[in-house]
Amino acid sequence: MTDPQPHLDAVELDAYFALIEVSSLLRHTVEQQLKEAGGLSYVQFQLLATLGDSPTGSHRMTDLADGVVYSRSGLTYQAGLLEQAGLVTRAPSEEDERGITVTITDAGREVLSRVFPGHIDVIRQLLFAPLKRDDVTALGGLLSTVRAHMRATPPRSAARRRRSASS
Amino acid sequence: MTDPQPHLDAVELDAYFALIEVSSLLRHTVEQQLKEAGGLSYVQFQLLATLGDSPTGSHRMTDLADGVVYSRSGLTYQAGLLEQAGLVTRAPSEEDERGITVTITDAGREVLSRVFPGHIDVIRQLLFAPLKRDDVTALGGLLSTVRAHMRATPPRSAARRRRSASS
DNA sequence: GCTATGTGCTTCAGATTCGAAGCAGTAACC
DNA sequence: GGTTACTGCTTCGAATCTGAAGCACATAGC
Repeated sequence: MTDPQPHLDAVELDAYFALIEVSSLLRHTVEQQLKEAGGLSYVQFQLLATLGDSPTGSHRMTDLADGVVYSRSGLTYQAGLLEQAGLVTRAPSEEDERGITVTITDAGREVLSRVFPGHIDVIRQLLFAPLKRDDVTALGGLLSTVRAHMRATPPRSAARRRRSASS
Repeated sequence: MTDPQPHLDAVELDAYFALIEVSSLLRHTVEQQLKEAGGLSYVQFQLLATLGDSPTGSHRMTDLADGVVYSRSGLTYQAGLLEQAGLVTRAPSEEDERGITVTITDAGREVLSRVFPGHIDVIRQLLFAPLKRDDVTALGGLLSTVRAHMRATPPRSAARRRRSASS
């Protein structure tokens, strides 16, 4: 019954725009650092980091794509590049012949560890420098709340490839 | 001298990852809505919105690029598309023959107003729904602080081709 | 004036992106 | 066993993005 305002008020707009600009600028800067330090794109770094973080050093393609908010075909492309560079290997999954298991190599870990310090540094300097300890905690809490909500909210056009017949 | 910790602690990592994921998911969803509602890409929308927000309905190309955190050449491309679609016009600046003044057209405003409600709706549902009023205020405050800091912080590899500093 | 340098924008080639379509393995059901 | 639907990934074409190079105007110094 309480249909919200048809527009965002000043406070909301401010928060929204700030979010967009902060993430854009952060990503932009990080991207540059990664390219300089290790010749990696942001996505490639995310992939390596995800794999390196895994106990087994492996993940299925689809899980990777979901974790990075990325298209399947785009992931195939990037994984191909990483494989060519020798930073990951791809092998058919043992449990499911359809699935591909991507695994980070030693060379991949090496690149990761070479790039990481600078990466951390950028985040610190750009994102956390102007915030007090409590601010960081608060920001993290708020964003985590939003993230949980987003994950639980199905995309408006759910069922892309689901039922094709009728209805 | 004061080289901070070589790594981010759990709280910081959490905040960082949450920020990235939230902005990615938000952008993804918004992008889809814009495409459905008005055939606009996110950048195109940002450009139109920026122009529509201006008192004169105009801006120079460079100002637009900066405001949207975008490459110059990419802006040229997008502006070309918008012009072809009749949503903006481009004309040489009167003060500086080098500059191009981009102006939103009535058709552009029309598209903007057609797309806006749905856009607002997505932001509300996805970003603000799980937050209380005070949370929104807090989030906006924190992000604004960070944004101001980022704007004031020159890119690490400052000045390839140096721009006129502020004023 | 005239030359050197700086700035605004575009062009270009190459890289990256996405969605749709396709291939192959899997699961459910009879 | 066979049929049908579903899922995981890749291929394909078209759209988009970027940095480097280039063109045109502007400004400073002489």
